Amino acid sequence: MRPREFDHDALLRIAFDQVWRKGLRGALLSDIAREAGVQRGSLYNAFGSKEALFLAAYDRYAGDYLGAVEQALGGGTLRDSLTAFFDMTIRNFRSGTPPRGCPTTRGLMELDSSSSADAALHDQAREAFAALLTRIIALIEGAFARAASRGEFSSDAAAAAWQIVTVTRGLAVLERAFDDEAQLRKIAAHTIDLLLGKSDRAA
Amino acid sequence: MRPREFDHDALLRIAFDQVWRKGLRGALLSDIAREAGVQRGSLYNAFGSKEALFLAAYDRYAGDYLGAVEQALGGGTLRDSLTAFFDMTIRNFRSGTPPRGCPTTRGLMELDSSSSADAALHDQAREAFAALLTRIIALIEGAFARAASRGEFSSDAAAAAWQIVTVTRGLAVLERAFDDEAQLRKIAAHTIDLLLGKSDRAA
DNA sequence: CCATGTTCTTGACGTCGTGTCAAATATTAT
DNA sequence: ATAATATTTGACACGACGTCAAGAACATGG
Repeated sequence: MRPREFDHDALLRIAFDQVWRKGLRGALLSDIAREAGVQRGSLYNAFGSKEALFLAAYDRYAGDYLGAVEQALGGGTLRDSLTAFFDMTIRNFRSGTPPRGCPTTRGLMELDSSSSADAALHDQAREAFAALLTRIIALIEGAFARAASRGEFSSDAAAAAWQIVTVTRGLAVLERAFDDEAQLRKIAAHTIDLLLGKSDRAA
Repeated sequence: MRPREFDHDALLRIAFDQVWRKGLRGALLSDIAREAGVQRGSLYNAFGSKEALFLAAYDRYAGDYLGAVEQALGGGTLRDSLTAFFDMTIRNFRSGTPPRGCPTTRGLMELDSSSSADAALHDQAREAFAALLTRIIALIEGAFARAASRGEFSSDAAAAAWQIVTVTRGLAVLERAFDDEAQLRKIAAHTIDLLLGKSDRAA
């Protein structure tokens, strides 16, 4: 039983950072190995394949992101929660220089069954992306439901949650197209107004 | 002056079909060349690079898609126009077996500056994607403006147009995540309701 | 009708990243 | 100490991209 010579968790961070900045195609195993001070072969021994490594790295990120969503949705009025959620999400898209965009959205769009050697791993990756979205929807729906019980909201909480997550995915795409953060924030504010009504907006 | 031995337009169709089904990474120049009955070298002679070929193929598609948008938004009430627009868009995402998704959205998310050898071409591709979205927004905004002049709509036409395009991009992402066309249609209907009000819905 | 020049096509080559494997190495357990 | 087991290493084959010189096909001018 020879022990690993590299920090498993640090490697996942290095790998995800590369994927976030350069995409699945652009992230090179040779770069990751060099940055981590190991040989490529060790990565195959530890993870089995490039995709499996990236999947493990993504799971790590997904947990962090979900925690940030929970925190953003945590307190205050429904409008405050949604504003904080959009704010956090847009800040996440725009982090880094140049902005790295949304890893979940990019990962989803880069998926294609034909290019993946292992079909099971391909499905597992899609599950991981979908699972994060599903959990986010559940959290948002919960925020709407709580607000409804306080009399702050009276429409379909599930429909509202889907609407919001759809818009965040759209924002992730527009971010790549236009590189205009003010426009993203305008759209987010407009979405909130549509769902909650413009009338009860804070002064 | 030796003439080309292949049909330029047919080649673009073949290339775009490959990209649409397999993505930018998955689309192989060797497959395209074989399908078109030419050698890879001829493609480089005609287009200069893989990206330039795909860009030309995309421009062809963008024109077709924009025409379909114009037609969908053409007649009837604003609600009819928007319904037709979402319907056409979702049908486009779901065409093919398996569904091919949205090429514009996928193309945008696959863009990354570090992996492209030629920075000018990279920017040109982003411009092409952004230009299509901008034109679609203008068309939708026009539909809202016309409806406003008929008294069918009284809010901010530009904000409404951005909202709709953002949602369509979000739908393109959710399509990849969940493979659930009914859910996509629900979200689209909900978006229309939010913008136009649920009250004046057709019986 | 033939020669010339220009463009297109062909096939081979170098490069890069991936994935695999056998040999070497470093621990743990007996 | 020795055997057993897991990890690391470096070399290898493969596939796709991009380049290039040489050959092929056509238009033009004589």
